[in-house]
Amino acid sequence: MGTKYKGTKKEVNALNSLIKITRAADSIRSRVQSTIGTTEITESQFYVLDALYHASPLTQKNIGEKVFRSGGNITLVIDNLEKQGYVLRVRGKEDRRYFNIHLTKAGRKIMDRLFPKFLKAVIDEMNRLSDEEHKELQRLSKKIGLKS
Amino acid sequence: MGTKYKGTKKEVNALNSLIKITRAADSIRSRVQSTIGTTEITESQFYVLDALYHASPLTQKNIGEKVFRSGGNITLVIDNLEKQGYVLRVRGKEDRRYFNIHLTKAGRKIMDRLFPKFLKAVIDEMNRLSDEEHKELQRLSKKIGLKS
DNA sequence: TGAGAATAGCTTAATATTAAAGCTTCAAAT
DNA sequence: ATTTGAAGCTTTAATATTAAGCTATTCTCA
Repeated sequence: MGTKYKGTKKEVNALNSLIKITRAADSIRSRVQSTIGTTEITESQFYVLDALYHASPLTQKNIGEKVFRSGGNITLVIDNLEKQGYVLRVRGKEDRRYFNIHLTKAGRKIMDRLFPKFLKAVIDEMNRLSDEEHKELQRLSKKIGLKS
Repeated sequence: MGTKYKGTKKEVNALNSLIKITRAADSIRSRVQSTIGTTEITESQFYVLDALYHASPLTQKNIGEKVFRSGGNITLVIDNLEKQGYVLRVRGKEDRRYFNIHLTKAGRKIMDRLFPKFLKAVIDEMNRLSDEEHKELQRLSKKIGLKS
């Protein structure tokens, strides 16, 4: 693993750090996903339901900000979740531009089943780090993640 | 930023580290992409060309392993790159199951133009870390990225 | 040598993803 | 009150992405 690019230390460090953090995030996500091991909902749908599971209702705009996806994408994912009966669109009373997206009973039920699996899988993946290492990883992630 | 989940320190640490590393990787990728600012090729296409730029030819399987994408996906991305004239499929002489994917002159030319932009953008993003911090970030990424 | 397993790549069906353009609703300003 | 602009959501067109099943080729080994 790591870039084959031959350059200065600064260049090689930048490329390697980016590659490694990207691959770490990708491989954990993929292993967590396969541990949950369900074909009932997709990964995108899970993360939207997860947002609603911890705070419902939310507007589609809210959800998009939480899961870092475009508005058009959220429209589609909510469409698919609504078809399956996991969420409900309720038009805002005060401001009719909004939809308030509510988790239905079925939505809560599937998350009651899937979230503990998800949490366990994440812990199993991240348990390799000590408290100190978690703190440092979060600090470094924040440092590079911030807008210039 | 960070999870709203109320749990043990272990649980909160695991979720927060995963969220933060994922968002850091996502936001850097997205800022780098917008800095390159081209509509000539997509991000996926760029990463495939990048692999070939530093080692050509490669088989589709090789490329898939480098960019962590499925075989079916590589087939499509190579199709689109081939249509644009940036790569060429050459059937293997010894083993006719393979395609050797070659970067064309046009492919090399566009990467000669885009790669320096990409490199500069990545350095600008990652420059915030000291050499020590790079080393630590890479160590931690590797630690959590490894298969159990 | 011939059958069966393994490997590389392709196809299909479904969802995801974005940017850009469009629609509706609300707010602000004159 | 009317216009103007902004905000939230939808639609469209294009590419991406995966899993699963498919074909062609090569390898294994009895």
